[in-house]
Amino acid sequence: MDVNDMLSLLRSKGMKITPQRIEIVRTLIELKDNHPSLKQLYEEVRRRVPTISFSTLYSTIQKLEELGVVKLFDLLGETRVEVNKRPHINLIDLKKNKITDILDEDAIEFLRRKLGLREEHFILVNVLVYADSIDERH
Amino acid sequence: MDVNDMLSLLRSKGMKITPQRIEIVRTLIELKDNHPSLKQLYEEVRRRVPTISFSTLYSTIQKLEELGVVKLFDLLGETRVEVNKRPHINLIDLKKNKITDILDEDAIEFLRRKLGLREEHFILVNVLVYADSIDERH
DNA sequence: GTATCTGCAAACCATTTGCATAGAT
DNA sequence: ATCTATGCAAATGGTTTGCAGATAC
Repeated sequence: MDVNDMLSLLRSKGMKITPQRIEIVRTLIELKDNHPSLKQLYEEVRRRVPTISFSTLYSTIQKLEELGVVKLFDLLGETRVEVNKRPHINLIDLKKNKITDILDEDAIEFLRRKLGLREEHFILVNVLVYADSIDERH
Repeated sequence: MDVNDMLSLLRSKGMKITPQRIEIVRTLIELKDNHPSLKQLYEEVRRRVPTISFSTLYSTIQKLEELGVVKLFDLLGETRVEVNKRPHINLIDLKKNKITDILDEDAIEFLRRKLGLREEHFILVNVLVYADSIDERH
């Protein structure tokens, strides 16, 4: 899903497309970090629209969550924002405070079956690792 | 691990065993909810030691986390406390705000292998489910 | 006796809300 | 013209800290 796709989707859902929202969407899609905190996201968007308020970012993100465009979860007291891709695993290294996406479909399918999850369940698997280091294979 | 085991462990680590701490440990072990929030835990402990302060609970829980006796994670803005059992899966129903323990060893072992986690890594798998309902098999 | 613990109160800080003005359609 | 969005500022609420007196050992 690229920037224009997402803007079209939002427009079709009745959201108004403002300059602020355009930059929020662009930032979400272009940002290298796939799991920014609200604060990180805010700072990055402000680089593009210096006058935007946190309120505006906040209410937009809330809307995006309602529409299922992003998922929100908390890590160490901060809200993390993630553009909604297919189900995957976030490998969360709590020592380094670093998240790595794992796209392995077998693992997800295996878990689905084990956990009795149906197709319509949207899932996000956060694997919290309490250790000094995680294998760098990924 | 029962109450006395845990108290012995704490004593061996240099912690002083106070009446407050005894009841915190007992509550942690006896509570039906395996993943209470700090607030829930506080209210339950207060039922046993009405004069205990939140500060005392808080600092004790911090110590227990440092010693690896409990794990802490956040759900919907609240800190959840979990007595440290073997690696397992928390099936988190975000609609009902309910957590179910999944003890399936195959699933954990499968994930370990898939994710390249070594034996010494302590892991906790939180599966966030964004759906109206989860199969009641568990 | 001494190092640690307790409990009170205040500080902290990310999130959330209220509302008057501005803007998209 | 109307309905929604923006941005300021204040409120909220869970977490965290400072410290004086109390307690475990």
